[in-house]
Amino acid sequence: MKKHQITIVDIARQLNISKSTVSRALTGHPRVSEKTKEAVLKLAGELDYQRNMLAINLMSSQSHTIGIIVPEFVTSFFPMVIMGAQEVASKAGYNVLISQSNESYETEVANAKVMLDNRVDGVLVSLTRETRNYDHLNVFQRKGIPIVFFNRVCDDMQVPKVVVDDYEGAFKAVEHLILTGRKRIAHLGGPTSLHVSKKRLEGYKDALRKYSQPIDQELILDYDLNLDKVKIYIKHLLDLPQPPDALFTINDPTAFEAMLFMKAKGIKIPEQIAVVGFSNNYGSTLIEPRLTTVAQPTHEIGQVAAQLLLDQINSDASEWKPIYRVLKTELLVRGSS
Amino acid sequence: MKKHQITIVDIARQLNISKSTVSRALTGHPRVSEKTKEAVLKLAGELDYQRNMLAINLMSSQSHTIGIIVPEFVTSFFPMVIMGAQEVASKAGYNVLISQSNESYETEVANAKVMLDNRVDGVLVSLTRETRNYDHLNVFQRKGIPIVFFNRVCDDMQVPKVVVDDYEGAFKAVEHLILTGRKRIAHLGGPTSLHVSKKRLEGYKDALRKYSQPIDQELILDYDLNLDKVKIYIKHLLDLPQPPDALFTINDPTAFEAMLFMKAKGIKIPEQIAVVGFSNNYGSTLIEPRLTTVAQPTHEIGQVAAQLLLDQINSDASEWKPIYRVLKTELLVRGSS
DNA sequence: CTGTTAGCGCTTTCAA
DNA sequence: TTGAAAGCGCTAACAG
Repeated sequence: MKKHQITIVDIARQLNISKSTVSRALTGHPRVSEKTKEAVLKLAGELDYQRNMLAINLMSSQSHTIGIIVPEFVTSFFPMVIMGAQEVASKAGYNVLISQSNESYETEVANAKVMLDNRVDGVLVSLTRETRNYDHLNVFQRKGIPIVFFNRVCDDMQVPKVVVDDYEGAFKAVEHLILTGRKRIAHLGGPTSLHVSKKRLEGYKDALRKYSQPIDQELILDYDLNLDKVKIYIKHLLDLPQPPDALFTINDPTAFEAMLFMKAKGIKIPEQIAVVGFSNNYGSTLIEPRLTTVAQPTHEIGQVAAQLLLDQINSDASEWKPIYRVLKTELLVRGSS
Repeated sequence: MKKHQITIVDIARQLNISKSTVSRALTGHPRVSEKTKEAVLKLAGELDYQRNMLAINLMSSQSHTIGIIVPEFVTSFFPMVIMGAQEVASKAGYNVLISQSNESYETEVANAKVMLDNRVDGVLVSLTRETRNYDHLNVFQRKGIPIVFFNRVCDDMQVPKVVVDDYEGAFKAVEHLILTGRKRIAHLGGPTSLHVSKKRLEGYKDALRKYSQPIDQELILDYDLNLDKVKIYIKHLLDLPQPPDALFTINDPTAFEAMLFMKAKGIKIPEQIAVVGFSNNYGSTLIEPRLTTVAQPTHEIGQVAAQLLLDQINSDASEWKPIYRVLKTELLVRGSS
């Protein structure tokens, strides 16, 4: 299955010059005479020569590839981030190797190994909900391969991170609920291991505090993001002696599930319960009423993260700084609140 | 920025044996004594040796990577397909290089070049809505790199293709509308250049024919899949002297837009107009009423396409056959019809 | 079972 | 401006 390949030697032979000259001509090296350059370029075109990145990669010990490790990419969030990252990366001549861990720690570890094997020049990672151990990521550090976290970041590693202001986003969401007269605001949060869960919970609490509303532990639930379980938690909340009149969820998919369940129960949204989500995922304007949510600048997250990574790739490891970029969120008030 | 790398020579030197022996031990070659093998494996572990795929790739002139070119990946369809493909690929030790053409022909061409530069061992492609010229894909053929099309296939190239039975899916959808008493079924189709558009239109027409309903050209529209334009077409249909009482759209996002517009106009779905989409995208159970749609086995499409590609990669080009795999669709009847 | 040699396609010294 | 030679890290072929 040997593939037919046109190489630099082929061109050199046909033109009866050395391969180094051909290489120089092809790479736009300054010290090549115009005529040889032209001849080379012409023949290369005719022969449909295509440079072999495999060889270049080995030479330079750079794969010209950055890896992206995300927990999933069916809800629109990660695809949007990836788009932003890909834009920046490919503009700089880098490929993007995407792997989804499927929210599985095991898979994340395996994916990391693949990235390592393939000598990615850097990685962008957003952790799974179950990742507690970071050995597989520390390897990158040890090998001098830059990492940038985004969204689901790791507090224990001193590397650049790109997040949105989860605290403020949650704060604004809950404040909005308070200002529209809600008295018992429940929060269905994410796993407490995730940084975003903690921040959003803090924002929730502080908003209540600011307006002197009691923080009722009964109304604060956290769950593992397994959407099938949402209805259980919602049912629990609704069955409370004093059920909530508003719900702030960790993300939009959770809010969708909650709304679907409540609508099936005949509960009026927002009259009986107002709902606010987080992220402005695809679908938030499809559901009825349209979901009020905290929008994240997904595309920008990807761009910024990729740029931060490229900056590290192109600088000495000694100059790497654990830059922490916090992007702004925007509260989108819609029909559900 | 030279990176610190542990290589086979390092291990060989430390153990005072030849590098070929080390290589053999590492790759599980049979003719290596147990003790040397153990020693090598042990030291490799301690040194945290990681094989360099860059070198292996050059050696074997194989990148161990397959490329996937898709028009977009924000609606859930392509991500699901990619997941299926990735599963099969990584099980076989292949990486996946994903690129989205953003429905732009130019970008598709550029992406194809990147894939070529990187010597992908094969490509999975789903065309943009504007691709008419296939030179950039024929290059792969010429270079002996296998291609498999899926979903948006190219009729002009004799290569394997994986599609769903668009004709039958559309037929079933329209038949369902007829059997539930609809008399004027409109069709908002996709660009006529796309194979899927043609097939779905055929299915639509044949269903009408089977039940002796007139085919009213007034009710058949095709558009470029630019969702912003949907409302224009729907308005046009509704303003007809005899407006339709059912709508079959080329895909779900189109149906969503149509429903949103009609609901805003106060039109009752399905009472006044029944709606049926295609693909069972994310969101079809979020919108109200829930969308009746023709489900595609997205995951399976990806798996089958990847497998077909791997089969070609692992066989001589002379044995390649333009296998045409047609997968079954399933009509999901929900509230919108 | 182990070592030696050569080479994948390219770039990069160092000379000429 | 051009050429010759060395080498990136690995594996495969051929000896021993």
